[in-house]
Amino acid sequence: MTRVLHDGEALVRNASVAATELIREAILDGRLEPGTRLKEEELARQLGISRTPVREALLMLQAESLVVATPNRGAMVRVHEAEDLDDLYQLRALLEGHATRRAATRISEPEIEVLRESCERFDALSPEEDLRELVRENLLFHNTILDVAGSARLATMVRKVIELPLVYKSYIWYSPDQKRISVHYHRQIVNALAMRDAERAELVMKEHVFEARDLLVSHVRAHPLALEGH
Amino acid sequence: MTRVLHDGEALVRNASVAATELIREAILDGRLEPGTRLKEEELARQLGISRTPVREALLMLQAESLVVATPNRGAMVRVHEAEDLDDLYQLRALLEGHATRRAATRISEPEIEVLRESCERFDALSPEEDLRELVRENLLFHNTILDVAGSARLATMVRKVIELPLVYKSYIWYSPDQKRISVHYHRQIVNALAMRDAERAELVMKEHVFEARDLLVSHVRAHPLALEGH
DNA sequence: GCGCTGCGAATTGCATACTGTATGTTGCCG
DNA sequence: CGGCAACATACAGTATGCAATTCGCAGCGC
Repeated sequence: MTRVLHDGEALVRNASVAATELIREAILDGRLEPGTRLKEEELARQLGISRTPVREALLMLQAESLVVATPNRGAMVRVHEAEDLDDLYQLRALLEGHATRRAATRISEPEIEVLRESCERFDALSPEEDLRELVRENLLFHNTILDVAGSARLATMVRKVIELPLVYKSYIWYSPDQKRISVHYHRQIVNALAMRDAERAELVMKEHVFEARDLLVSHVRAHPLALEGH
Repeated sequence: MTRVLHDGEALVRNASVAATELIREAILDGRLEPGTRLKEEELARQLGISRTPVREALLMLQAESLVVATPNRGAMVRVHEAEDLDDLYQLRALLEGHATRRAATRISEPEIEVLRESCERFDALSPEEDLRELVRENLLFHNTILDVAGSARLATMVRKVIELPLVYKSYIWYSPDQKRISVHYHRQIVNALAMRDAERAELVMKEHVFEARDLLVSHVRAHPLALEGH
């Protein structure tokens, strides 16, 4: 039994939310692969807490649909089929496109500047060395737009929808070529926002999302079970 | 302390999900008004179970954003501001419009028939006597379209977004005049779907949702705190 | 009279013990 | 040798007790 969760004094505040965060992280960066069974007692031991907060954490993650559970048989890390992902990205395109459209009519000059700077940093990062940073910077870009869109509900929904596919190895997206393309789209989006061209901002964002989907879906179709844990 | 939940042998299966359903229902039909504090022990007593499954139920409802909780201070039924609701309905219009568009390209003849029948039943109901039935029939109509749209994720999202405002008294929507208008929109939507006119189906659905929003928001603005429990 | 402090009740957070259910295994009978 | 049934085990579901936190209130000093 390999120990995927390091326990300890990370559990300062609230045991259940801390557990939620730790497990979520472990899932998102692949230490807990799709299909892994999540046994309450084992997790509790590893985190140095009792089963109660672990159960609560698993419930939250279930609500986020990062894990699935069947009655009396426990939880496991959710496995996503290609169709699932396709579905998911269509939703994301719809929602994030809409958010971008809203952002275009609300964005301020300083916010535009923030986005431009994000583009520069993104551009400067190297896919080989700074993969994690690349993912982070990308999230920052998208989150900024969500904030500008000014709808809390929309933002949380999109964030949930963005989060899920991060289960999959991020190097899929960021081959040097892909990175260049992403940078390009980010810049085009910022330009459209700067011109307050809502229509076009939405359009480019949607295409950006669709291309991410294409990459991911084709990768999953090519390596269907490379994600299962054996 | 009035007893808003009737306990009993309804709790056959799984205490936590049963509790979730009972509490959700109580919130949705107003037995638990927005702002009510939800004390674990009290709910547990009323449902004849222990605090543990109640806690889990409250967590689920929190994920559905029917209740909000602050650490160490417990949960309460969520209060929605007018802006909140506005926001919510914009999302619903976007999502349900999209679902309707998808439905237009996928719907089969029997499904069209189901929708037409729903319209007839809806038309036949009286707002004064069969308010509950009216709400039910309306949900059936919308849910059918969601099913036809063929995206599980989209469907569950929309259902969550539809559910929330049901907290508010349904008679708002179904004055005799409003009912007539709703019937009209339902019929127009079915017609558009029958003609596989995706554009128009989406359009009408959106307008239908927007009008529901207008009614609700103006009502809430007019009676802002009529919902608080004092 | 006003505010600050400390105590106590109420209630949530967490741990642990017990109960119920599902599944895999063994041994018996056909 | 195969199938079925009783048992054993592992784990999820539930109850309960104790610890920790919050908040109201009283009493005290200023």
